[in-house]
Amino acid sequence: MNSQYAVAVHILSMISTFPDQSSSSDIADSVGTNPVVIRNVTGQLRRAGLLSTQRGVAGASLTRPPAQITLLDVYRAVNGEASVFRLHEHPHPQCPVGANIQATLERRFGQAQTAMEQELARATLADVMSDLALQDLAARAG
Amino acid sequence: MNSQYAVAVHILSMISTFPDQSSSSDIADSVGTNPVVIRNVTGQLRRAGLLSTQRGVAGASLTRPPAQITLLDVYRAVNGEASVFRLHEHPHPQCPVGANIQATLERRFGQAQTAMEQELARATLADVMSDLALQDLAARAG
DNA sequence: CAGCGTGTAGGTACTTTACTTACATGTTGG
DNA sequence: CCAACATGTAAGTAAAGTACCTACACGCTG
Repeated sequence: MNSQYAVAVHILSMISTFPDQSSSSDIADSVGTNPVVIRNVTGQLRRAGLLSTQRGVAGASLTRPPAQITLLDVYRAVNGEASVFRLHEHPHPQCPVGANIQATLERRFGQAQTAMEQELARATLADVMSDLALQDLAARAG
Repeated sequence: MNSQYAVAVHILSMISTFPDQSSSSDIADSVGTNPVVIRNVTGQLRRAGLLSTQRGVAGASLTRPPAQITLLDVYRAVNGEASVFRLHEHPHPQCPVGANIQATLERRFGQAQTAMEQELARATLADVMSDLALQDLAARAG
């Protein structure tokens, strides 16, 4: 998997934290990359219906409260339905193992993927915001 | 993730199904790749203690019954402790979001990864063998 | 209308993945 | 004892994926 997912969560956190200071350039400074990278990921989040932007106007805004955006929503926005597991491509169709291994792996891997996604669905952007605040507090205290 | 994991399960299934006909070349025919690929993955499975081989001698044998080899064991053999999620690398340390996002993501992503691994731990190589047999039966009947 | 911002196409460097050849090392049967 | 064969591993190549950046069309705003 690429790091777009992590960037996407970062972007949404920035928009939540600094609603009036979240141009692609502002966010890029916080993420540590180029504004174009931000605009590309923002585009995926927009197409997934998680935020809205306006061409020519700086910033973006969430389409619903952070508590109603799960980490699975964000995951789907950047990864779609793709699996984290990959199958091998040319198993031998005349071999009892080769002929059936892909269907078997697809099912077993799918169950593992589903378990992962259910866990992602349990956490929202609001939870992440809370994590960030608590960690920031701890960092300043320590 | 690369397809080594799928290949690894395929290899172990072959050794279970054809204990006396599982040279790297035999297995490569079923997997649909080069014998060297098989020997490399077999090496990882051997270093993880899942099977044993002998230099110069064709074949391999499992070190314990299929019912005692979980899909998580196989996963660890080829992927180690690596996460399926990737973080971005240069968040801004002076930004309250950038300074804490990695620790937060590491924890949340870790929980999702753990859920996935627990699901993998619930299935064994014996279960996969059973899947293969049932599917083969269905395929021949249909 | 000048300056700035977004959306997106495109190019480049780097890394990963898959595949293959080559060969050192070890075993086995005649 | 040695020819044939198997494993273990290094090394090279091609293709795909990833990250990063430049360029520019299009839209807003003072």
